[in-house]
Amino acid sequence: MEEKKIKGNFIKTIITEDLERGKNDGRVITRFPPEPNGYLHIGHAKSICLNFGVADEFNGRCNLRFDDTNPAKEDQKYIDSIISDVKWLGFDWGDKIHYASDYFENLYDYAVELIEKGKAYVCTLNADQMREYRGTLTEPGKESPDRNRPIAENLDLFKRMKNGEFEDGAYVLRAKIDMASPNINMRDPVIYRIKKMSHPRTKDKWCIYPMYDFTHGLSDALEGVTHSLCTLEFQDHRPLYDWLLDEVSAPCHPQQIEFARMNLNYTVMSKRKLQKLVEQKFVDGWDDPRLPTIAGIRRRGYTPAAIRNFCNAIGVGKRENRIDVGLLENCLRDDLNEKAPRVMAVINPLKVTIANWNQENCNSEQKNDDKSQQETSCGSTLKIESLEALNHPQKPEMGTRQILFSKHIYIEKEDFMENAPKKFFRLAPGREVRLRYAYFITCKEVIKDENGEVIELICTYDPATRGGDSPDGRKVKGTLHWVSEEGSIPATVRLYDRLFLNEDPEADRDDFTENLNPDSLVTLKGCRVEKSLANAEPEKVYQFERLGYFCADSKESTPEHPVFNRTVTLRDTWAKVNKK
RNA sequence: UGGGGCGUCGUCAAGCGGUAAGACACAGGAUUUUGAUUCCUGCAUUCGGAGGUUCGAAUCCUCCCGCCCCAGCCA
Repeated sequence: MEEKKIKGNFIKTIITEDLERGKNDGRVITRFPPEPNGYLHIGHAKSICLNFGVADEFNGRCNLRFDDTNPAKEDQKYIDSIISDVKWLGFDWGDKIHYASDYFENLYDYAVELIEKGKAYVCTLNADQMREYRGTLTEPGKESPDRNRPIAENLDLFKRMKNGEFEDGAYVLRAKIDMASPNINMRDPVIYRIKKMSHPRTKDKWCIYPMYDFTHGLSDALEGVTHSLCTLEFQDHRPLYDWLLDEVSAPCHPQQIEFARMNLNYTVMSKRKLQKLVEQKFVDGWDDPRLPTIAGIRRRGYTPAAIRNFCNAIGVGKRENRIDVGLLENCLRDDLNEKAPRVMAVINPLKVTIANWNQENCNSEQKNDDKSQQETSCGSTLKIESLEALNHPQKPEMGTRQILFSKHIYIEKEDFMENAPKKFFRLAPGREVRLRYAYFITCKEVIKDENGEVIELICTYDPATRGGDSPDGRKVKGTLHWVSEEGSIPATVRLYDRLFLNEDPEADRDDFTENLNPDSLVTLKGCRVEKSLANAEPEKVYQFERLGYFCADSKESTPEHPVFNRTVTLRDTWAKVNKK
């Protein structure tokens, strides 16, 4: 992969030390273990990049494993979308996708083993009673009346739970640890519950399902995982993770290491909040380009490489953090600046008529220019000239393309100002600017409508500046992008901005949706884009020169009605200076 | 007020007893047919606070302060 080496972090330090001590015979196996109950977001990308990245760097392996132990919440559609997202990010998990449900049989056997050792028992306490017996943060819990049920009875009951003899909630299997533990996770945690429910993969085979704590560590062990990386909130579960692995005849004892999850400013990351935005239609589905979901940022035009570089740039630690989206955008621009072909588009068109562009020019210019001779149409009406433009000024190998110039063109409304300050390097009455790859033009006349709004500019061009260079060495401060009537097609452009007004969407309000940015999506209908963009491939990002990076929308763009999403703007120091 | 974590530049983050990396942001300047890119330059005498150990501490010890997580038959 093209990105730089992953920089040092505490996890790599641990692994390096393990390797030096000869632990795990030099193997490094990690896993990415999503529960298929939602869509992946950029926070997951951090975990994915970490797990796959570390495995890759130490010549190990990373398993993609679905933690599918709760059929009440899980669904095949999530499995499918997660697979597609991880693949899109560019990671490879070999030939096998793992599922915790593949281990249900082994897990059941481990549970029986625990019961036989007197380390687990079937409990009849219901949920409310269980809560009561658990105690509080400061007081120890009470032992369940079933805690000392004879082993044989536990074995029998557990088997009957499995056989479907009892209703949901009638019994649970609990590990027998310590009801007085200061760590609540060790107060005889439930490890199996009855759920008479069909599972996306095992269908109706099981009516008891193992809990996360019981499943996770043992699945890790079954896969030979050496380093089990998870987020901070599982730190309190580690003693249970270790206890289980020690009490049961597991093939190995993986090491759980916790790291801080990523938070991004101006957005939300929790499943619950994302779901609210989607369900209450604040956004248009899980792949809305404003969302931090993988599907969303992909549709927005983000590239896998940009996300990988970003995940590498933010590092891995154990502190709470809120990363500046600016860093993400910067990683994106870095990647896009390299790869995106340049093109011209005018999103707020202002008509410009070139007064001295006429039939006569046609004859005089044709003599000494092959291209214009071939492609110029000197029909009965007006001349259309074809000019050469670079697809990437810094990368000649990306080639050139022809763009059409004619009497009627469009420039950006923003690029004209009637009473312009000296620092405004663009068009104003009497001022001369360069039209990129075309000619120098001078503004001669401003036409307004009845409301006083500028609707058209009459300019003259200098034929000697063809291509944008002036033979007399005359300088011009501004270069504008443009598009001609004949060389462009209409398009819709959607301008996306941050979803929230506050860095922390939670701030100041009871309901985070009150902090939503009302201008997070601005749809522009009357835009004009270079003709070549009619068949732009969805998700392929172009730089619209001087505006930003854009890609055709994968869902709504058609050759008849192109729709472009703004991926990210260009850095704009003028806008910044102008604001001051 | 039980337990588990965390506190180094505006935001991330290296550092692991030898005298504060890097990235983004920010501020200047150069080049530029994108006010883009690129390129220079600057940006923590100080590591949550106070003591202590040491020739020497962000790194070791003590106390204090602040923030996060845990009482699902969720993961």
